[in-house]
Amino acid sequence: MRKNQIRINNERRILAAAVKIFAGYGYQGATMRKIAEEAGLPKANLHYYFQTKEQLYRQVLDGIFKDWLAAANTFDECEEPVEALRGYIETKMDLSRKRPLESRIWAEEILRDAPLIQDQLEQTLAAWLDTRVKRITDWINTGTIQALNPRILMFMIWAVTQHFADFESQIRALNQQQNLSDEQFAEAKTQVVQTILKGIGALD
Amino acid sequence: MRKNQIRINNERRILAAAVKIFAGYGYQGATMRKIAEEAGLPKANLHYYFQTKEQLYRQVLDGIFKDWLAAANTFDECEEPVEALRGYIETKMDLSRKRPLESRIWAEEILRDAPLIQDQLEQTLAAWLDTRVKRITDWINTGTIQALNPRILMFMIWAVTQHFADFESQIRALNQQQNLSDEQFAEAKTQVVQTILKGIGALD
DNA sequence: ATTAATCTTGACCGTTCGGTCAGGTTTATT
DNA sequence: AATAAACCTGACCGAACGGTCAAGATTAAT
Repeated sequence: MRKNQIRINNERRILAAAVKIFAGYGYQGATMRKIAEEAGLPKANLHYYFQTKEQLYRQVLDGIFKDWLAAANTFDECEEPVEALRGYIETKMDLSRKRPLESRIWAEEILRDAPLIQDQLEQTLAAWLDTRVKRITDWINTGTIQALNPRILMFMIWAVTQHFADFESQIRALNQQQNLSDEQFAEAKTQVVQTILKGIGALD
Repeated sequence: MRKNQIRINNERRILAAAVKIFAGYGYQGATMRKIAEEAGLPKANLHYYFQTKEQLYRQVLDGIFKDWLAAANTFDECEEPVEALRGYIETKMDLSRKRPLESRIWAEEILRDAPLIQDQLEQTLAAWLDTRVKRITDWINTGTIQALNPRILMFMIWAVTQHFADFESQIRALNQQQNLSDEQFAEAKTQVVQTILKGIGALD
């Protein structure tokens, strides 16, 4: 039962517009009118493809969650902690650089107590985290990195990498009203990797 | 021209209610009705003390900014990098633990591009950061810590410490639906301090 | 005790919100 | 060519929003 091309196109246009507007105004601040205007469609047309604002928002969140998990798989590609963590941190930094809107929508949802994604957090994300915690625990047991709480390490990585997307406007205000240049961002990426890896005793 | 006691009391009650509601629902999601209900006052009474929702919100932000800067002065109390940074990180962690609502309001304001506090960021906060960058640069020049970009170090500290307030609901979902206990939070505090200090070459 | 200033409040207003719907248009199927 | 299915949209709806206001109640000043 494949979808019509018209439906595919319009759903994509609406979702792209919704990401922009939800990221820029938050769930409550975003209006179906703004999203319709951004998408170049009449408001009633949005309700033809997505019955309610909440359903549209849920689909946006679903897409973000899939990206999140996909990027997260970088973690598994390497055996050694240095390369596994470096790859994961760099992937998360790149995601913050290239898709800051999605990161902000996610952050706002968590800020508002995650009313719509709590199930996914408690199940899918918790399971994902558990398996990575086990890998980090192995590294600790073999003495490759120093003893620490793996969960707190992951929270730190998430916090730092997503900060560059979520707090972009603050960083800009503290950088002569200029967004970080590619060079500045590359420097940040390197420093974040170095500080965390060295901080857990995986370097030097 | 001192204020009447009635005014003092009611303004405090309204501001306390506003912090709760703005933190829980965001600026757009918060309504004067909800704040009035939380404060136990008729809505019209709020408008007697604060003409508009935006003015009330501005006063909430002003209070948060003052706390932010006050905590930040911990940074200056010690000469050596280890104790200065340890004190600052611990103070910021304590602030996230004790006043998470304020941190969330701040985070949401930044997420929404800081429409109301851009001036404060560009002036007061930028100036505060500049002087601390100079101190860190001195430490680097005397070889007390390794060479790095001081601004990025500060961003990392802010990101990690505020994460424990802003992403509390995510941390809870990944901790068997329980907020971090005092013991768990103390462990996180220690690990954050250790990882960052070691990561910049100030320990070991 | 009287007056002035401050405080309180239910009722109300214009605007905007998410959402609906009838009826027309376009596209796909036979 | 005819029918059905899918798509489109201006006009409209009730609800909730921020904010106003006039009239009464309370407190402070004299």
